[in-house]
Amino acid sequence: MNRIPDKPSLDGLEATWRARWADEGTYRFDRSKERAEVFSIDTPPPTVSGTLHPGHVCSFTHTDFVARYQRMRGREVFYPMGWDDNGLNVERRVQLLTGTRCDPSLPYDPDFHPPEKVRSGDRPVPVSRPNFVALCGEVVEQLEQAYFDLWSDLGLSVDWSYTYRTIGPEATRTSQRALLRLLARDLAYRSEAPTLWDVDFRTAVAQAELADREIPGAYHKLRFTGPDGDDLWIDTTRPELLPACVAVVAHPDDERFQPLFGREVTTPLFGARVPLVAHELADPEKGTGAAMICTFGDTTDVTWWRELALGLRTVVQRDGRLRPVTWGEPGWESADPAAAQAAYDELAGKTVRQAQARIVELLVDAGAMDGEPRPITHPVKFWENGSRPLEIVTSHQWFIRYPDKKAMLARGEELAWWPDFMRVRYENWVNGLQGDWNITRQRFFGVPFPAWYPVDASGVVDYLSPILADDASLPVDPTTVAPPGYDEGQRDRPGGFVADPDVMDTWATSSLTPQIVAGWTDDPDLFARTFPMDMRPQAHEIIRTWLFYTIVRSHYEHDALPWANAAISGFVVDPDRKKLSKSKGNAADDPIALIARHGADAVRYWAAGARPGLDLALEEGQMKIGRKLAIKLLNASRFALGLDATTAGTVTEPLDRSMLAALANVVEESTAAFERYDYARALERTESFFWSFCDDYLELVKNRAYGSAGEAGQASARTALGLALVTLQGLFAPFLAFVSEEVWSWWQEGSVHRSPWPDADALRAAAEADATAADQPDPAVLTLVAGALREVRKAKSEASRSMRADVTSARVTDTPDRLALVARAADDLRSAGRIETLDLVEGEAGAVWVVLAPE
RNA sequence: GGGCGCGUAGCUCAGUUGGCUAGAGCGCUGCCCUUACAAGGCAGAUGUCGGGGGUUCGACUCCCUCCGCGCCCACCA
Repeated sequence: MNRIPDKPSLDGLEATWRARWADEGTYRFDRSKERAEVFSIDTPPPTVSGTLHPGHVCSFTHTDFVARYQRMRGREVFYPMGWDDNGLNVERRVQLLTGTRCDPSLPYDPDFHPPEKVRSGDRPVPVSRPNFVALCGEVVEQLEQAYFDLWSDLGLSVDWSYTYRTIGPEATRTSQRALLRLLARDLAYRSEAPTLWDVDFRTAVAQAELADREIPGAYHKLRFTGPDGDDLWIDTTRPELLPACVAVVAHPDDERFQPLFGREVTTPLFGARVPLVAHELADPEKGTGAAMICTFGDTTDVTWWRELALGLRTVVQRDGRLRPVTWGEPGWESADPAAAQAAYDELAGKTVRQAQARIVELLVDAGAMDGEPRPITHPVKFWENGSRPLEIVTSHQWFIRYPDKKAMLARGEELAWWPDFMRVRYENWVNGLQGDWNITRQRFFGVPFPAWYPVDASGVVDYLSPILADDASLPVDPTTVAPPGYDEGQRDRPGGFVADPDVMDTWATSSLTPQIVAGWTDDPDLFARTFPMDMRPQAHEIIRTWLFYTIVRSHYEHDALPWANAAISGFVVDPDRKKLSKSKGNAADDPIALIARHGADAVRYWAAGARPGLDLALEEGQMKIGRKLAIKLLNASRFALGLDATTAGTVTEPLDRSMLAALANVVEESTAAFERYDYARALERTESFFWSFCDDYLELVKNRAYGSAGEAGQASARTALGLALVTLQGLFAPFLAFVSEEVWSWWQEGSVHRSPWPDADALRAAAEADATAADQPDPAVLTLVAGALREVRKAKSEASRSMRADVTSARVTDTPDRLALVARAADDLRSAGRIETLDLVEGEAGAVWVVLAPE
C-alpha cells in the first residue's frame, strides 16, 4: 500500500511505463506456445510514404485494444509491426522530398549527394538507378522512425523484435519464392498485353489502383465513309486516336447497322479501311450508335479488340506522346498513304492533348467533322495518385491468374468479417474482376523479379521466355547477379542475357504479409505456431487490394484463408463529416501533437469511440474526456486503496453484493463485445459503470469502509472495493494502457497487461458468498439506493446547501418489493445522505421526500 | 447506374431480439472548497428519434417510399 502516491498524476506515467515494458519484455511473444494458445495478428504495415495523421492513430490503436484483450484472455499474442516501404508511392515521396528523379540510363555516381534544399518549383535532379535506390533506403529509414515514435507514444503492445520491411530480404525472398511457385503451377505467367499505363510515372498500374474521375471532355462527330460511299457519322471523345482506329462497332440488334455488319468503312484523314463489327457492349443510345474501336482508348476497346480478334495499331507510347508511324506499311494500309502520312506527321511527337487540338483542326479543314465539339463531363480512369488520365499501351508484364470467382466468394463466406456488412464490398469486387492481376511495375525501388531474358546472337531479347532463378538463390537481384548457366560477362550481350528491368507491384509483396511475418520461408517453426493467423485489421478502402490479394495468395499457396477474422475500421473524418484531407496538415491533425496535448490514454480513449467499420470524427473534446477518465481512475484507485481495499476477504453486505453482481454483468457484456471486435461497446459499458461506481457506490460505502458500521461491515466494504478495483483496472487496461498499469502497480504484482481478464463467474461467486436465500445479490439494490441518494443530493442542491448538510428526515415511497430491496442497504443510504430518520413507505411510484435540517 | 453504411438534444454518439415519462458525455445554467478528485463534485434545462405511409394493443426499433450525407463498385464511344 505504501506504493500509493499522495498526489497521483498522469505526468511522466507514459515515459515510465514505456521504459518498464521494454525492459521487462511485457509484450514479448513467447514462441514456445502452440498454435492453439497463440493469437496472431497480421499487422497492417503502414505505407511510410504517407503523412502521419489521426487516422493512423485510430486504426492502429483499435488493433492494440484487441491485442491487449486477447493477451489478458490468456492467449500468447503475436503482434509484430511492419513497414511498407517499397513501391511507387515511396518513390513519389522520395522524389518530392529530395528533389530528384530516377533516370536508369545514367551510370552510378559514388559521389552523388541530393540537393541540399528542395523548393517546389525546382527541376528534379536526374540520378542513376543505384543512387536513387540508395536514396530511397535512407529516406525510408527516417520515415519509419517517425512511425515508430508514434506507435511507441501511443503505447502499442507490439513485439518489436519481429519488425519487417516490405523491401527487406525476408519479404523479397518470400515474394520471389511465391512467384516462382505460382509460375511452376502455371498460375502466373509472362505476357505482352494491353496495360493501363500512367504516362507521368511511366509504369503499368493494376485494376485495384484505379480511380474514376469526372473530367471535362467533348464529343466530336466524325465523318467516316460507309461501304457504299455514304457518310457514316461517329461520335468520339478521343479524335486523336483516329489513326489507331481498327474497327467500327455497333450493337448487333441495332437495325440501322444491320446491313453494314461485316463490311468495311473508311476513316477520315487516314483512309484506313476498317470492318464494321457487332458487339453487345455497343450502346445504341450513345452518340450515333456506332463507335470507333481504337487500340486503345479505354478498357472497352481492349475487350472489343480481344473478343473480336481485331488488328493492332498503337499510336500512344509510354511517355504519353504519339509515336512515329509509316503509313502504307503492313498494318498501316491506307487508300491514300501520302495523305495519311501528311496528316499523321502533324500529330507524331505530340502529347495526346496537343494531338487532339491539332487533329480537330485537320478534321475541320477536311470537312470531316460536323459542327463544334460538344463539351461533356465523363468519368475517366486515373491511377489513384496520378494527375493525368491513364493510357493503354502494350508491354511485357507479369500476371497472376485469379482463382475462379466461386472459389473466391467461398473464401469470403468462410472469413468472419467485423462488421459483417464489409463482406459485401469484397463480393462486389470479386464479381467485378476483369482480366488477371498485373504485378509488374516499371519502377526502381521495389522487389525485383527473379528473372532474366535470353538475348539471341543477333541481339534480340526474348522477353517472353524468362530464365528463372533457383529457389536456393533467393533473394536475388537480377541486375547484379547472372542467371544460372551464364556469367556476368554475358550481361546485355548478344548470345547472353538481360535482367528483368522491372519490380513487383507493392501489393505483390503486401499480399504475402502473413507469410512474411509468420516466417514461411525462413522460420517454419514460427510459421507452424502462428499461421493461419487469427486477425487481419485493416481499413475498408483496401478490401479490394490488400485483403483480396492476400486471400488469393493464401488460397493458392496454402489452400486456406490467411486468417480467421477481418476487423475493418473506418476513417477518421472532420467533425463536419468530410474525410480528413491529407493535404491540410494543420496542427490539429498532427497525431504526435495530439498525444502531447492530451496524453496517450486520452487519445486511445478517443480512438475507442469508433464502432467497428464506422467513421470517427476527430474531436479533441473526446480526448479531454478520456483524460478526465484517466485522472478519475487514478483518484478512485487511490481512495479505495487508502481504505485498505483487498481481494482477500468475504463480502457480506447487501449493497456490496449488489455492486459486484452489477459489475459481473458489465464484465460479461464487455467480454462479449470484445469477442465481436466491438471495443467501443466494451469501453462504454465499463466506463458508465465506473462513473456510477464513483458517484454512487463509493459515496454509499465510504463511511462503512471507514468503520462507521463496525468491523464486519468494514471488512465487507474493503473486499468489495478490492474486487471492484481489480476488475475495473483490468477492464480498462486495453484502453487506458498507461494509467491502468500505474494504478495496478500500486497494489498488485506484475503487469496488468499480463494479468487475467476479469471473470464474471468468479465475481458472481464472490457476490454470493455465504448469502442466504433472502439476500441473493441483486443489482437493483444499488440502483434503487443510488436513486434515492440522488434525490437527497438534489434536495440539497436545490436548497443551495452543501452535500454535508444534515437531513432531518427522508421518506422513500415505493412498491413493497422495491422497498424491500432499498431496506437491505438502508443503513448505507442513511449514512451517505446524513439522514437522521429514514422512512420506507409503501405507495405507488418511487418518490423521495426530504426534509433538511435547519442551517 | 448498382450496392453498402449513416441520418436520435447546439456538438460527438448510445439505444443488443418492438414495451414503462428516449439516454450519456461535451457545451450551457445553478449550487457546493464534501476528509479520492476544484484542470474537481453535485444538480438542472434541452429532442415533431430526417420526411411520409404501413404492420401492431404499442415503432427510435419491423416493412414500403422519399430526402440528405458518406463510401464502395460500374464497359467512360
